[in-house]
Amino acid sequence: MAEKIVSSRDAILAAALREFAARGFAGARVETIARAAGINKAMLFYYFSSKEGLYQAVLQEVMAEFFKKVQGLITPPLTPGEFLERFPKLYIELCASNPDFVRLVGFDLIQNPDNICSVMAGIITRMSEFKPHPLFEVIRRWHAQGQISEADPVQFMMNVVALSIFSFIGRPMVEAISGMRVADDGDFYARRVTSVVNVLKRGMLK
Amino acid sequence: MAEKIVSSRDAILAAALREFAARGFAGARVETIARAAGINKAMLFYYFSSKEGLYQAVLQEVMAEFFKKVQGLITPPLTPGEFLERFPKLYIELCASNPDFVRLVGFDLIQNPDNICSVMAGIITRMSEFKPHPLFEVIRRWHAQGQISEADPVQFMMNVVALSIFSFIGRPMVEAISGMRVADDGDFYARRVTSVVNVLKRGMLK
Amino acid sequence: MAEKIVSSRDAILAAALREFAARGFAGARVETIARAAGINKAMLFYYFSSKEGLYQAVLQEVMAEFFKKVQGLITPPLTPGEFLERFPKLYIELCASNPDFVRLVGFDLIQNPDNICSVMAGIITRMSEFKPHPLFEVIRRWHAQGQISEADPVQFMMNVVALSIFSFIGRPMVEAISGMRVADDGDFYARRVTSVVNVLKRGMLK
Amino acid sequence: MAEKIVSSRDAILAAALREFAARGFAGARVETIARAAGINKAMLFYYFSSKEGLYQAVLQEVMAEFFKKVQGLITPPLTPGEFLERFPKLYIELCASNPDFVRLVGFDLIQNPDNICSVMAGIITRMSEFKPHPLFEVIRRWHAQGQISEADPVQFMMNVVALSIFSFIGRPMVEAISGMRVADDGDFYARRVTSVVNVLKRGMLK
DNA sequence: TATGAATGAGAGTTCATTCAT
DNA sequence: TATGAATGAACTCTCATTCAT
Repeated sequence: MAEKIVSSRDAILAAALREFAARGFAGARVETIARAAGINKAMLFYYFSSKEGLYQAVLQEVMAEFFKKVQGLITPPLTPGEFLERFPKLYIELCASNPDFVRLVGFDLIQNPDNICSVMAGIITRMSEFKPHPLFEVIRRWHAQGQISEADPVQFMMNVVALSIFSFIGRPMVEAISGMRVADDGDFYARRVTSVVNVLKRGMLK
Repeated sequence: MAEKIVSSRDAILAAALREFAARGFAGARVETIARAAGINKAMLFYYFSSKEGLYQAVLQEVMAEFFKKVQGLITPPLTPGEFLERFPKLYIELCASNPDFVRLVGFDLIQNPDNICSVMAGIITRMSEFKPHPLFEVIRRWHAQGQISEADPVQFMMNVVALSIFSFIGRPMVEAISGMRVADDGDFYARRVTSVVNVLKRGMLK
Repeated sequence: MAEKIVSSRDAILAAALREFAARGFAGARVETIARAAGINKAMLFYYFSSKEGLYQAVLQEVMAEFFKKVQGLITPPLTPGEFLERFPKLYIELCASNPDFVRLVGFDLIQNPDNICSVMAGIITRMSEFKPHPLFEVIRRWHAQGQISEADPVQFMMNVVALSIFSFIGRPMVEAISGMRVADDGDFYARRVTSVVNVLKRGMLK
Repeated sequence: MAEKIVSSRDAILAAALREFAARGFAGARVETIARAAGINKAMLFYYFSSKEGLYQAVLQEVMAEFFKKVQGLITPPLTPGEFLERFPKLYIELCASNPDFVRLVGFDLIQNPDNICSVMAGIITRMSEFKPHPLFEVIRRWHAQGQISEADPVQFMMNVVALSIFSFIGRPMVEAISGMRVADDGDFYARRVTSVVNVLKRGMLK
């Protein structure tokens, strides 16, 4: 029919992402996913064979899409200054527009880091353009050339990612401490980008 | 009895923290908690009346203890330089020695931020010495006096907390990207403290 | 098509026999049968309209073939000695080369004897040459003429069939009791025939 | 309460035997067993942890009881004549009064002989008085002393057991062939014992 | 304060069967 | 004659919670 744009399979994946992101793996209900996808519960098992299988499929899909978006960033030769400007911006905007992605990955990161690690590793291996080592090599070179102060690429990236991602998970915490509500609108994220870029550039560039 | 060092109640709380931290609220099993605490499942309901009640009790206890440890930091008059040195150190060390705490709070932050917010707010209100506003007032003053570059105390704290906490949740992610395993031993956390303090001081102090 | 040697229908029947014999009616899976037959599940219903229908078709086919093979035995005028020699031999050899048949019938015999009875009765009625009564009449005559000691033809046949068929179902039991494995090869069945024929002739002939 | 004679556990076992014997493992319904036992479905899993576990427990119990009853037979020093008289009688009477036992074991014998074998072997090992080898040793001695004609104790026992047990499983088959209904009452079994003992003694004693 | 037994509601999963093509 | 997708009913199993003692 004309109004059925997406396949059942895709509808299930979309509904599952929402449910898993909202309640975690254990808290998610297969029944709820099926209803939200507008299909019979059994179809879900027909396509994904188990709740766990569906979960992994969602994770896979969502991570692959994410990496596809991030990969362009690192390909061209960059100065560390450019990198520290573009990465947080992209990262924060990506997360801001995909809250379900952030939550899903957050859950998994806490609960079974090994799993998400291997999923990511798998995706990275499959993306020939995005080899992990190049990036870390580049960072090392930056340091060797005296462009950045941090010698260890792992610490370097941790600083970058931490500042970029924290707003999405830790915001409530800072809200509680400060006693003030912070709207998670575009405005907030714009200010967040500014602050992060500023700290990173002043803090890590030589 | 004399040979029973911890009360059943405390044993339950301890076991519950482990279980909730490991599997989240929905994934945790009351049965497992009871067995780990060495008591009968019914006792758990006798003391805490429901799984939810037990969960809140654990959260309460664990957060209160955490804040008690953090509060000392801010009481004395500090320079921003001192603050940016001491806070990440304490924070990272605290988290490193209480992984269950980090995971529990992480879960809750993702799943129902409102809940953990109100728990934290409650604790803070009860701790007369640790009023949130003082800290934020202090930060504002630091900026007014030209000591730090970040005008917004929320952004300021987000930067601090983000860099401090990320190692615990995001580490696997950076591992996957970099393709290198990072041991989470004392050594690693020492290096992490150094890097974070360095970035924060260079990035935010004027 | 030319390359398709067996019709779908026959492929289904063959696969179904294997599956029903291996797992019984309730344990058999329509899906498994279809896959084994190399056809789509829906085809199975197209041909046999239900799992039950397929089961009955298999039973029918398999029993009909069996009786066809047995019937020759009784047609010619026989002495009881000849009968007691030939019947067990044929029976045991038939069962040894059709293990699925034995299991299928065994299941049905235990679970709904009425069903298999009526199937057999139906087949027998349709085979004009193999009227049951003749055989029983013959046995009665043997007794009347003082050739066999057993007066009741039912008991007579029970003894014959029991000794012939038991090896196939009860063998594991005797193995367990005796603690020794008995290979179910041609050799074993040859020895079994000898023993059975011996017992029957000595035990029932006058 | 006074009217509750049996424990839930025993009630479940009894109901399960009936259901498994009637429909086989795959056809049996946990729900049905629970209802018949007058307990909640969940209790069944509380005691036996799975349908499979319950099945094995039933098998175990039923087989152990059976062997307990049979074991007395072989302990005293017997002549083969005595053995061939008493064993079929006991065996047939036992089976006649425990039809569920026969069906259950029959199913298992057909479906997974290995399982029932190991169950039986386990029971036999646990019954120090009933070592399998003694019986087979005795049979061998009988032959050595010229008392029986069958040299192979396995064949000997197969003949004995086959004739004893067949009435219970194969009766419908003979009924179908003969076209006559055979009542499975005490009378029938008495006649069956007579016939079997007669065949065995004439057929195997020297 | 403590326990083993019990329960109801629902969870994930399976399966024979049907529909649209 | 053939198929992939779809379905509803039922199935095994789980789990928070309560009861009797």
